[in-house]
Amino acid sequence: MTERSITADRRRALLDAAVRVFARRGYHASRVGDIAEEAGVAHGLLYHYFASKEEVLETVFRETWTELLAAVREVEESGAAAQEQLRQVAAILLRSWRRDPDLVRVLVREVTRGAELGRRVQEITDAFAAIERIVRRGQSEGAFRDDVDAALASVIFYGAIEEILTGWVLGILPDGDGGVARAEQTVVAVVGAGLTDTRVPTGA
Amino acid sequence: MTERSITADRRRALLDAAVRVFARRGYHASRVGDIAEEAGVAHGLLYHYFASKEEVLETVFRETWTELLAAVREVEESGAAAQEQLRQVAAILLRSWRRDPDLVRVLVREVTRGAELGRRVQEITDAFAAIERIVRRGQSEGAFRDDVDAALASVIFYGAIEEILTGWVLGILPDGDGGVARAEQTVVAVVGAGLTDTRVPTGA
Amino acid sequence: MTERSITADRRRALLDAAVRVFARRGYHASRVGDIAEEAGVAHGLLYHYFASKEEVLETVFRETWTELLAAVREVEESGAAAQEQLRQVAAILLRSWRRDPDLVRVLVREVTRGAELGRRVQEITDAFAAIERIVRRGQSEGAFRDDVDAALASVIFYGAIEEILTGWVLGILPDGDGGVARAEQTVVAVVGAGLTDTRVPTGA
Amino acid sequence: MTERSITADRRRALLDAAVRVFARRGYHASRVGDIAEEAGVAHGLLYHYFASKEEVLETVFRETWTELLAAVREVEESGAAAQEQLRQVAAILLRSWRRDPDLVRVLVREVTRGAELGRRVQEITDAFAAIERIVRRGQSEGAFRDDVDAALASVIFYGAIEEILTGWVLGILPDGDGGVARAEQTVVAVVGAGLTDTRVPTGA
DNA sequence: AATGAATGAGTTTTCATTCAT
DNA sequence: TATGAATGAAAACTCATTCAT
Repeated sequence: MTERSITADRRRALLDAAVRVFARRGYHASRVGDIAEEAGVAHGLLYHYFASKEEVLETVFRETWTELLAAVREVEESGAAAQEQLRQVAAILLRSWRRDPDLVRVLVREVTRGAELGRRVQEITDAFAAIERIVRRGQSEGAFRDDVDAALASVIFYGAIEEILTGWVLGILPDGDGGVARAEQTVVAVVGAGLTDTRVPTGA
Repeated sequence: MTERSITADRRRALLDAAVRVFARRGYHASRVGDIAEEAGVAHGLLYHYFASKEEVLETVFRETWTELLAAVREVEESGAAAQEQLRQVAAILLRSWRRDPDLVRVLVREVTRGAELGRRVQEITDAFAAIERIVRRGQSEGAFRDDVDAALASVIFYGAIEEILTGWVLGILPDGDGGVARAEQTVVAVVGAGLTDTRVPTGA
Repeated sequence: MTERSITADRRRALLDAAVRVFARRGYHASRVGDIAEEAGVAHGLLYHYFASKEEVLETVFRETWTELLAAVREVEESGAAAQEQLRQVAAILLRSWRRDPDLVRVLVREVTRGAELGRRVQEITDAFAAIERIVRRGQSEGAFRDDVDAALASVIFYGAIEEILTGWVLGILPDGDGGVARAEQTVVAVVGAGLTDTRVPTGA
Repeated sequence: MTERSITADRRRALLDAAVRVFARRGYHASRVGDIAEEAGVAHGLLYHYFASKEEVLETVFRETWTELLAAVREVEESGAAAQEQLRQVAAILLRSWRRDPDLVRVLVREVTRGAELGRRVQEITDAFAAIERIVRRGQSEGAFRDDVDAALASVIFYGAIEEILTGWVLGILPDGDGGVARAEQTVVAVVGAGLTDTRVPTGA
């Protein structure tokens, strides 16, 4: 058990160190040696746990995304109103900034917008799909206007959130407690309201 | 003059080649030699026109954004309604996809690097500011609700557009003529409507 | 005793595994881990029995040559005619191919590494010396012409045999039962006859 | 022309340096940097002329064998008696030792690798074939006994020569002028005589 | 302007060997 | 004995950049 947890520790230490180093210098400028040094181990050890520097980044991405997706799915199955579900999804994504800024820094800078994308499309697509399903349900329940394409709407919603995260990463948007809360409200207010079917009261 | 235009041609050829090569392999994986080969010149020549490979990318960014910015400014000064101006800005940005997919590919994939360059590409920041001004004017004119932060709203608006472009780059969103037109309408419909002050009719 | 034989087994297993692995990938491309895996033990264990990877190869060489040399010496002391002794030496060396192709593969492919070390030269020199003594005896007994240098003759004889083995290793010479038998006959026929003093019948 | 010859010089300098370095430390122990240093150039330059360290060795092999092969072919077409042709082939191969000991050192020590390269260095195989043809012609003309396999005979002949070269490389065979001359005579005396059809006079 | 030979800093990765358990 | 996590030396190779021509 001790051995196993030491192993787990090392791997975890390497992953955490990688996030910090990637956040600080960017993936490409980060050397494997930097990660190892940050983790306090010899660089060779990294290759015990990961096949390459690339795989380290991929692992960070996959593990994080898996978690986020699980949370989003939970929201999806919560039975709440579509509008409320979108709010919760926004909260999950936006609050991750305060929880682990370095991780968001890496995600935003290297993964989502990163050049080596391509393969990771699947995970992103999954997130879009979940949001899309929420939108679609909102439409079928009459809460959302059905004259907008749900797929496009989910892309817009997600893009808005990602750009806010990017704003925080770049330091061009206030990210204090109030800033995060306001961002959350604003995304829902703007995109949510934009999706809301307002023709009903007028048509009545 | 002939010489000057030959010079201009070479520079332009290198820049165009760089866009194609960056689009194909990404900035980091692209070698200076690849760009030169694509342009049909010796790689040493690249250093007559640019100080470094990095400067080539920076130039692509700057030139593109300068152009986009000019177009956005024109819209801003057109005197049209804020809502209509946003529609036009969305049109400018989204239609660039059909005009030059490789360029958009590079812009979208390497934004992070553009971010690294930070304000070196002042033009990007300027474009943001222009959008924000439009939103702000819309608010002061009573067309847009003023309970949302204009800076946040512009980030949301821009993020929505960028994510749609990303969707096209990744091939997960339809990008035919119809696709582009619908994307344009949808962004304005959702974000525009979301920004619209709907309390007026109710309040009346 | 049980422990001792288990030890012997492990050591032997490692040695045998090394021969297979070296034969497959060559000494340099073979990793210590490959050998251990082939032997079914942890790679650390190899260092209980051998000081280094190099020593493993050396041991394979030494053990094999010790055995071959003993066989050659036995022939040497058999009292048979020189010509017949050469035939038997050829048989010993050539038949080793069918007995253990992997071993011959390693011996043939890595001999030159012996040169790098210089130490292994001794064993080869010993083999040459034995053959040389047989030739010399043949000469003094009048069976072999004495106008050829015995040392050179032994090198020629051995070189012929080694090249045949090489031919089999490379797959450019037939190595079925018949092939081996024919090779044996041919070496003796050619080199043996070449050494034979044919002046006697003419001189008579 | 100047440029071309400078280029040629650099390439040649690298190749010559490689032979010296490989001869001194062996292929594997030689670092690319050693070769470059020996040639007096930066190591990066080696990669302008060769794709890899391996290709350098391959080139040494190929160029040498191309030359040797040409010489052997000339002998083959000389019209001389088969026996005499073998003598000349032996002379060509054995005299290369005095001409360029380092080159022979490399050729002999790294044969294995040459073998690994297998048919990539087609020239080696071709040289073998040439010897075989000489033997076969000797047989059809009645000069050589036809009860030995020509392919085997050529292997034996070549093996004898290679082992003599090895003897010189290892320093266990005298390699003065006299040594080389005697080696030449002895190979022909032994293998040549061994191939000679001596049954004719008896059969008469 | 144009070329491409030449440079050399820089980095990932491999893998033999060690050693705590 | 036996394991395999941990170490770190070592080296090939890349490629942006320079510069003589």
